[in-house]
Amino acid sequence: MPSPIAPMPDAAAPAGRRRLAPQVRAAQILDAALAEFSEHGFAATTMDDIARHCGLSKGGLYAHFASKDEIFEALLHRSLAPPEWQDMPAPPIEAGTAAFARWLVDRLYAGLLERPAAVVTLRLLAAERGRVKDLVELWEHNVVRPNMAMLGELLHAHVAHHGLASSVIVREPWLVVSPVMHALLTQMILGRDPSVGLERMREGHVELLCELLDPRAYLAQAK
Amino acid sequence: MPSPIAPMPDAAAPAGRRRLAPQVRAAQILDAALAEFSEHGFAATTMDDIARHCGLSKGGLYAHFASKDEIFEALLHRSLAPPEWQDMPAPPIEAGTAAFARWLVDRLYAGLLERPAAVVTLRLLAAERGRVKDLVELWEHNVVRPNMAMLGELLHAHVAHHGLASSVIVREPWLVVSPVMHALLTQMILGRDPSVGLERMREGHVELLCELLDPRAYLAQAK
Amino acid sequence: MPSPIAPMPDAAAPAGRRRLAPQVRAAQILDAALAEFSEHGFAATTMDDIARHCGLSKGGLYAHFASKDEIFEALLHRSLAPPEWQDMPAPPIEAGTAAFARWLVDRLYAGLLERPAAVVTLRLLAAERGRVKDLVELWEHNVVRPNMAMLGELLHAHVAHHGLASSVIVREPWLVVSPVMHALLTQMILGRDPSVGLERMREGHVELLCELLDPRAYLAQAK
Amino acid sequence: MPSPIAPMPDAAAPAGRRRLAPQVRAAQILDAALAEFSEHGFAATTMDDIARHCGLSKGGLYAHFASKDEIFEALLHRSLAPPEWQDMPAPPIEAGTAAFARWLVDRLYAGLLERPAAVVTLRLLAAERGRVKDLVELWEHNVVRPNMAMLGELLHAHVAHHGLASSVIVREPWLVVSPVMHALLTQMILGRDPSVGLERMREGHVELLCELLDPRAYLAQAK
DNA sequence: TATGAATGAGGCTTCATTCAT
DNA sequence: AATGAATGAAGCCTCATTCAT
Repeated sequence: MPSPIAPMPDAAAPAGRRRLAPQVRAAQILDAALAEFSEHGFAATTMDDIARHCGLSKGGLYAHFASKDEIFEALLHRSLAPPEWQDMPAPPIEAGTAAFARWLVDRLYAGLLERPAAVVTLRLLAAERGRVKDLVELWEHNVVRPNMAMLGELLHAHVAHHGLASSVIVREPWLVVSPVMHALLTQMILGRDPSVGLERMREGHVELLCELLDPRAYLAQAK
Repeated sequence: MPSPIAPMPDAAAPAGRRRLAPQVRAAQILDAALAEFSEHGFAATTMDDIARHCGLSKGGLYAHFASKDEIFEALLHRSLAPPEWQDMPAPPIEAGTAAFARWLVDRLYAGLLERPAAVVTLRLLAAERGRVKDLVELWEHNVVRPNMAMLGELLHAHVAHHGLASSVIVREPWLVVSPVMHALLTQMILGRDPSVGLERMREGHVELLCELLDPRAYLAQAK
Repeated sequence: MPSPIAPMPDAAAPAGRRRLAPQVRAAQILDAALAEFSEHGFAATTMDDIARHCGLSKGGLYAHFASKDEIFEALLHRSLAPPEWQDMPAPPIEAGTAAFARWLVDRLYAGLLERPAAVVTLRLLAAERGRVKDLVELWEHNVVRPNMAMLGELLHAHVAHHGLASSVIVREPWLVVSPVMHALLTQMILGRDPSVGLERMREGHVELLCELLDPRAYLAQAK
Repeated sequence: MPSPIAPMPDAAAPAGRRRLAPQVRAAQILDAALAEFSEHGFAATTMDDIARHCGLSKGGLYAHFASKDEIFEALLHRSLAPPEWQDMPAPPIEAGTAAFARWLVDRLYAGLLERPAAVVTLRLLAAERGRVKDLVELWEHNVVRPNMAMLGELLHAHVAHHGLASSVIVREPWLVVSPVMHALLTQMILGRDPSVGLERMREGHVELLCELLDPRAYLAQAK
């Protein structure tokens, strides 16, 4: 009988061997599935691939998931969980436009481009859209739209607080995200960073926001 | 009992029947393959699906393509052929910034969002990237980059011709394309137009370019 | 309606059912393959034939062999293993020529003609030579030639021990084997014993050797 | 309308091109079929292989043979036609045993080993025995046995004419053929001459016959 | 829980044969 | 006579899933 104190899941076990705690095993399986699905796609990934990837036998998977489809759905449920937009640094509302723009871009990069699972999951969603239409709609409605609305509010607050002219990006905050989406799409298709270079894209992105949020400052400096 | 009148050979047979010219048949097969691949993905599409879709027997496909992979490659070769950036209306260099911006956005939408094959092909590229890495690299190098360079020149010409302040988008013309990429990615994943609506995205995109290319005019109007 | 008495687990199941030890199953498969290949040839034998022959499903074969070709090679490896020339009765070096000749012929018949697998394997080798050239060369070098050399030594020992005139068959021991090869070839092509009859061929073979090894005795007796 | 004088079939046409005389084409097809069948076996040879080998298209074959099986049967009918044992040099009945033995061996080699089609046909017979049992039986009865009987008569005549002791090979003339069968079998399986070398086998064969037909002379010489 | 032999459905590909040209 | 696109029936092999161990 195990101690009432949960035994530490021992996340750093040398290699997943026999009889791990079910949650640990399940997580390992999902990790393996994400890697394999994103490498070969859902249909071209075999249960053996996944099993081998996490040091299990084919049959062993069925002790944790009832089918390949179930693995896929569990995987997306985990990957599409709303990001922790909360535990990010507070928006520097007092700071200048440049700092605000950089903060915004940093948030977007941290949440979308610097998490490898993000590109991989997006590729999966694109490839297997037919298989998970409902889940995607749910995600769009519960995660994507609220985040976009929140972004709009942030922009509005900044503009109002600093008495700036209201740019189109305040009404259409998705425009703020577009450059990151562009980078994501490129990575999805090229499988590598865009030729321009992520760092340069990031700087361009910041500059873009500055020009849009405070064109007067930009014109003054450009003189 | 057949009519004594010999039945007319039925010159207008309902569908392409036996013994079409090879190029015609091959094109039909690629059309069918594009439709099926984009609906189910490469691995989940069967040769039977493709054959049925173009009114051929499964084995008949092999008179034109040696394998499913070969169909896939031929399909991408055809889909990734450089677009006819040439036969588009000439850029209205004399016109104002608004007309120029609209012209740009129209071009991008016509070339990328309003051709159904474009979204479908991009989704295929993302899903089956591993299968066609080389082809994708070639396309990026021979088609994507030159187009981006050309876009940069157009922007530079406009700014120079009208004596405008040089925005970041002149140096980083990919920023001009980002909103379209954003829409593309959304379509790839949602399988439908973004919630915002394509028309509104288009207008926002035009406004964005106007603000960036001629901030003075924007500020004057916003006053 | 099942008997209330639990049906005995039927320890003597009619045929090897589920989950045999891999080596046992593999041997069964090779047995089945030998029978089927020799009946129809390699190309005309289907995996279903083999599977049915050993009470397995088609797919089950692939748990033990990766392909039809691999079954074929494993089969030949097993069939071409060097025979146990060792555990045969010792050569009667003291006995007379007649006994020696009969002993030789018995050995050859036992090793080549009275093992059904031998004819079958030879026919396979002839039919599918292109598929297994290397294996055949190895076999010729490692099995056939050493045996022929050993045969030469036996003949030499007999002749020397009994002070007989040295026949050409001492220098060319393959001549001793020729009648058996003749019978083998006939069986390979006719699929049955030669018209002359194996028993008569055997006796003729013994007589031939006697005439050659001890012509003096033969002449004396023939007088 | 062709001249009543048969146009010379032009056996040395550069390459079988369109519209040859049917018999010429048919012969070409059989030649091609023999080569391909013997290289890959019946089942593994495709109609395309045969067609390509004789410069025809797949469909073209069907203008001359109704099916693959029909080609196979026509091929064997041609290959198993009785050899021209007649037009060989007359047996040197007056000559000595050595000359007679050499003559015999020469006949056997000329008829069986030095005709490449012979080995090839035998291999086909062994491989596809099930397909042509009846034909093989007919051949054995009408060609093989009569030849063996004739061989027996030749041996008897020689022995009687020279007053030699009657060896077992007079009663069992198939023993005379065995060394050649041995060589044939080796070639069928190795696809090349035996390691011993055909020339040496031939000389051994001659010596063997001399020892058997005239042991007295052999003993005298060996003294 | 875990293993891996076994199943059975289904996919890709081949190929003898047909037939419009 | 000849061509080659087309058909349709197999055949090899894969793989999700089951189950005895």
